[in-house]
Amino acid sequence: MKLYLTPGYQCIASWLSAKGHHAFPFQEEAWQHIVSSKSGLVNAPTGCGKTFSVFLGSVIRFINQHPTDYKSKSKNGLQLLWITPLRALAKDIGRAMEEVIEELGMSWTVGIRNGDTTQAERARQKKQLPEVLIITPESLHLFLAQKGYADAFKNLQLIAVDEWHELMGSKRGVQVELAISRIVNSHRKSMATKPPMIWGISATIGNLSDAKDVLLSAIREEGVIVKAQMKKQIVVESVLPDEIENYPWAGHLGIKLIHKVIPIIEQSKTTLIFINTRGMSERWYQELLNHAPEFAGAIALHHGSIEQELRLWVEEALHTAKLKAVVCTASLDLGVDFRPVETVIQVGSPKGVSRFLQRAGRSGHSPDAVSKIYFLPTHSLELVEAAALKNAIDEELIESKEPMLLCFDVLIQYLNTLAISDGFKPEEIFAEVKSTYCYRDLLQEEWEEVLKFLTEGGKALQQYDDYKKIEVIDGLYKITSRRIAMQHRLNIGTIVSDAMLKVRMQSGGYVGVIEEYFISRLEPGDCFTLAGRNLELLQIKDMTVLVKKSTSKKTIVPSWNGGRMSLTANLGRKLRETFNDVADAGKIMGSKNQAPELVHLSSLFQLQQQLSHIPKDNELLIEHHESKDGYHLLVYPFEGRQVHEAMSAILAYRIGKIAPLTFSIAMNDYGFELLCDQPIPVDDTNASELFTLNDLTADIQRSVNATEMARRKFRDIAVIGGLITQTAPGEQKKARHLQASASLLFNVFSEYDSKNVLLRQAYQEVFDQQMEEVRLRNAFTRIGNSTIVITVPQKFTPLCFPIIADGLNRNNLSSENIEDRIRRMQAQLMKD
DNA sequence: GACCTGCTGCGGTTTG
Repeated sequence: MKLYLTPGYQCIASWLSAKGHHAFPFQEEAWQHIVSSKSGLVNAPTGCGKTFSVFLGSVIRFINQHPTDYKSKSKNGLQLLWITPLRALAKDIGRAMEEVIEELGMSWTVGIRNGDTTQAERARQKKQLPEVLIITPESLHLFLAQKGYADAFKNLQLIAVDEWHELMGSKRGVQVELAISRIVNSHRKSMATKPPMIWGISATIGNLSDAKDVLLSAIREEGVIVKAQMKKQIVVESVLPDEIENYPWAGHLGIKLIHKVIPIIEQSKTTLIFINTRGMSERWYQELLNHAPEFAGAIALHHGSIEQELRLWVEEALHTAKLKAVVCTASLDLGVDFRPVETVIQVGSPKGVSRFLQRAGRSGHSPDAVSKIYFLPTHSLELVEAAALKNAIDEELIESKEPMLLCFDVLIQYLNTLAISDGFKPEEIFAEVKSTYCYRDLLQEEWEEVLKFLTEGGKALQQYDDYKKIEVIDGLYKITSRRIAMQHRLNIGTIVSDAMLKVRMQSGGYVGVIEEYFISRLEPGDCFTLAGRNLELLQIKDMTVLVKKSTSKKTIVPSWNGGRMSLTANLGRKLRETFNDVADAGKIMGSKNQAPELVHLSSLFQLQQQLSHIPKDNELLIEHHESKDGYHLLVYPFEGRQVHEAMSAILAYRIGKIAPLTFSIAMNDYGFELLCDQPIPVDDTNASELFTLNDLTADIQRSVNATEMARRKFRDIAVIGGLITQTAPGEQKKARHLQASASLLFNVFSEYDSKNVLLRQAYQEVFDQQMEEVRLRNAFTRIGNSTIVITVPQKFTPLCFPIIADGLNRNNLSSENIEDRIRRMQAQLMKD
């Protein structure tokens, strides 16, 4: 085949589609920008060939510039640096690139540099870098920790950042910002040629133009956004329980609808079943096999605690349709472009619009195909969320990603990184660091404090030699100790996780990992489930759990200590609006264009309306309940559990000023509960006062234990900043040990250096991330403009049910007891 | 620092 590269690019496009690659609708626009050396951001739904578009742009540019010798094996040096957040993606991308290169008859080679790269390959790369290098943010920083790193970038044309929407908003994104600032400026200083362009590749997010600005900040260029103006067609179908009356009002597993999932799996070639937690995914896998034994060997399990090798096999087998279905957690959210499936099922709330869309996008994977996703509610009310999601998708109400600001821990790690390779000159690096979006507001005195910390251990730690890492030699900041250098390299990165023990079969082969605290509760002989296998604990040795296969029917499903996804602001808002549609319960029965989910729930809404009230989006509903457990106050802001956590504490504090009461608090994504042994004095006369914006800041400080929260946040900060080392050669520190030393440091800083930047950062992270202070404040403002409706229902209402049920968990009842009790409560309600 | 449903992501070089 003959390829005409300039001026018409159509030939490549048609060649691509002949090869089965989808042409990105606006790829020519992207190519033209790249050819003319502009930087920017490419955005389109998944499966539109964004990756190819950027890659080909750089290829075309190269060929245009070297029309006579792009086929010769001259040593071109590194041309394209491809940053991707996932190791697993590197191989697929690399293979596709090689295919294109071969077709074009080019001499380029493609290399991968990450934790999986072998020593031999590293050595080869050291001698000669490939033209294209695919790398993770962490490995890129390790690259900057190598002597003479700047040399490698001297011919670099383009830095591409794949999945930028995933990286931005995390500290990994900050690492990318810093690395770009370094590469671009080292280039600028030493070379006469133009510094490399920067191109981001992003799925749709609410603040796309911010995403571009964050990425391009260090090169001080406006840049362009190349956006495919196309709407991906998405069909959402809820899996409806036959009789809503008999479907649980509370719960998280949703296994009761398993009989409706089996035909969906049977009817499609490949299916992904997204489950919210690792523990529940293990149970779903088991139950699927119990209900449909013929699935044995045709379905598999995939989550973050399962051994890598096993996971890779599962991904491959799904890709080649050897497997019919995979039960997974967020572990299969990414890695989209090259491994589509036919059907996607989401079990339980996806907590946000974009996560739901992303998962839907794994099916029907081409620009014009329809993506279909089934939504399976784990309790009745979750069907409202399904209706809300549909509306949100129609309106393209996609969440924004907020870029992180002034992460001093990442900055300290980065400066140590530079200090172990070539060393750095503060004046030069300060300007560079300030050119990034993250550190643009960095103050001179903060910078100096950081430098002081690096060289002297700062105010609080100056007695300890361990914290004097950097020496100043002729104005050059450098780490000369090989021990410190090695330790630092081992700890580069911003992902801090709990100590996990590896689980290994007695007969050989690893199964996965399990948390220290979980396994410490088990005795040898106990049985648990991991990766879908029943295992008997034999012994624990050297951070490894030795197990053998068990035939025991009674096993414990581990619970891992994961993050707590909160409902996003967008989905919360949509949820409140959806209640508008049903606020007049009579409307539901009559209306034909009502969402099927809402029609299905009509009996539940009628009950809610009859017993209490259905809140509209300009109302806040408060319910008083009385039970043998005491007096319950239920509030429904629909703001997600994190906001509710702070809001409930503030409310408890404010009520406490009226009467000295103590509460026990429970919450979910829809609302929260204050439980008390005495009547709770909240009524029409004081309700709006209790939700006032006045004195909010002070009341937050008085009610929320920010110090305790900051202490926990500080652990990660201390690890990232290198104050505590997680991994020393041949040793993994125990989680408890880590927590203890972090806590100690927190105390030292609080006492001797209370204005310390890392300490301040810990509090800032609590306010920004944990309490979501901006959102909390917005919620108080919204409530201030709403009508507060207070009801005193005679019985528990459908809305209060899941929250009170979660509250029961608090009180040390065994899970069996709770299930029985909920069933009894619900049966009682339905009877009369 | 715990368990109350609770995700994902990464990771050694230099010099002898």
